[in-house]
Amino acid sequence: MEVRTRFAPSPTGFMHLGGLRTALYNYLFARQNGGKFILRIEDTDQERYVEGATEVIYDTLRGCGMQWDEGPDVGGDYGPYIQSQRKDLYMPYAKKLVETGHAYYCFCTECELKERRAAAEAKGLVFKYDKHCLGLTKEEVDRRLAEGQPFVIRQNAPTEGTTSYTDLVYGEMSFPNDTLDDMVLIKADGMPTYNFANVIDDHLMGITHVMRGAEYLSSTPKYNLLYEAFGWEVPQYIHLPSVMRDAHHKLSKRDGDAYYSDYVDKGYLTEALINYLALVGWNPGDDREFFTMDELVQAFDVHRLNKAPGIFDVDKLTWFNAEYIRRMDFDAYLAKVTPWFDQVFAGKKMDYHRLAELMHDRTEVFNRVPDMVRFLCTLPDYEAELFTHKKMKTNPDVARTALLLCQPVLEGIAEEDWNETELHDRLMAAITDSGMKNGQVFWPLRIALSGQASTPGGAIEIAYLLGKEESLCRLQKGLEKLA
RNA sequence: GGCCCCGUGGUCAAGUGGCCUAAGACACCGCCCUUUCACGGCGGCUACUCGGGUUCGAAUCCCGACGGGGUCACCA
Repeated sequence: MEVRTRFAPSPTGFMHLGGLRTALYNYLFARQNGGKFILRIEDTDQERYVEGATEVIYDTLRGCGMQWDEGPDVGGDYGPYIQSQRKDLYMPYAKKLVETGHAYYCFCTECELKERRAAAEAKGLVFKYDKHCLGLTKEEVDRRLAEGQPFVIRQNAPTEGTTSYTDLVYGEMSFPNDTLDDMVLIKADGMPTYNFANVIDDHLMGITHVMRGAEYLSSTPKYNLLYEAFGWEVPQYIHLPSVMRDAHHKLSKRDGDAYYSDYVDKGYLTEALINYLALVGWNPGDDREFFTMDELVQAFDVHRLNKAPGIFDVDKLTWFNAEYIRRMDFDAYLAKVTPWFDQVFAGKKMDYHRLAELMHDRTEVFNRVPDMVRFLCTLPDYEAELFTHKKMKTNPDVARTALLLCQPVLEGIAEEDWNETELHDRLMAAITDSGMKNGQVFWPLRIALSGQASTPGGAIEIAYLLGKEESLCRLQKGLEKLA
């Protein structure tokens, strides 16, 4: 039988990282089994409609390299793939369930329910719908329906026995039926609830493997009861451990760490994000860490999925990102880093190409680039103590001597000869003649030129990037600090 | 609180009864390389939640405790 998986996000306008990982696993599983990956939009909550939200889903998935085989925009034999467009399809199924006694009309208002819930909680009890309306006679129900009273349709869950299923990662799951609530299947607005639409659609769309977050583990028995009531085959379940920010919190909107776009905006590469995300909750069983999408398709194995929640470690992601950046073609890197350079150098003269060469393997996340190169634009305020460096054997006196040594050398280089080779050769020659150590000259020079302890590139590269005039000016300022 | 799940270093994790005096990676620390930083190389730190069993033998199996997470909506 052909494997069919699905990703069924609700259009909120953002792609949650946990959701993205769910999509990824669904995609990988479908691909590696030569099956189909289906995209379905779950927008049964009309109050939550967000403009442009489906485009966010499309763009993210495509941007990450996960092309769906069937979905709203690409079509397929099981459409429509947007739940609100399937609206009329659910009611008949619900009515069928009412006929067979697996569901019933309920006229309790939200307000009444709220009161009963509050009363139960006041007594320290868990509120569970008490099947109040199950006792209504057929005539009573018909009368109220005829009167046009608002209603919902509820599942009639058994109160005795247990419901069990096998999850491919969590194994045997068993739940006492008396803990199952009679969930609403059709809402008062006529729309199905997520719970109901999900079951109907998964069946109608021929989904064979349902992969979703572990938060559905305990509502799954209620879905199974529905499948059984219809006489439908229950799909294979593959519940995924959740992705956490730390031991106590899930990734959340509040902290700006939950959405795909948060990371892209910061300058994380999609490939790095996907690669790392794949590894939270799953591992290939060997020491490999770097995977292309195709390699993931090959390596992915449901049986190597973990059960325990995983913490999303931004440090590790950052390391992956830095590695991916280092592996980029130089031209690709240059193109990618240019807008970040622009934030600092807009309208100013700067050799982006050379700067990019220096920054390429020092870039961990693109949004850190501006701060790293800003000193080239404006000399930071710095303390004269910076000139003293034990290992380089420098102190204020040495530094002053070094700068005094460099000054005429730099002055002696013609504007048109201002390049790194010339700078290097002349500086080295002067250092050799002076009998000083390289570090004793280069350290103070670099401090004077940059005003900071660490920089991308050394004194020569910085002098080149700064140009003759600016270099000499900064050198002079250094001498003043040392006076 | 009821129900369900989970529990190896700070984090991701390998491990499915003897190969475990417990791998690898990130982070951290030290050294080397070096005109700084980074890269790279080398080395180090840190873990089987606890208590009972079962067994010749347990990180691995069972029970309990503790800890953590999830779920209990006319949200998805």
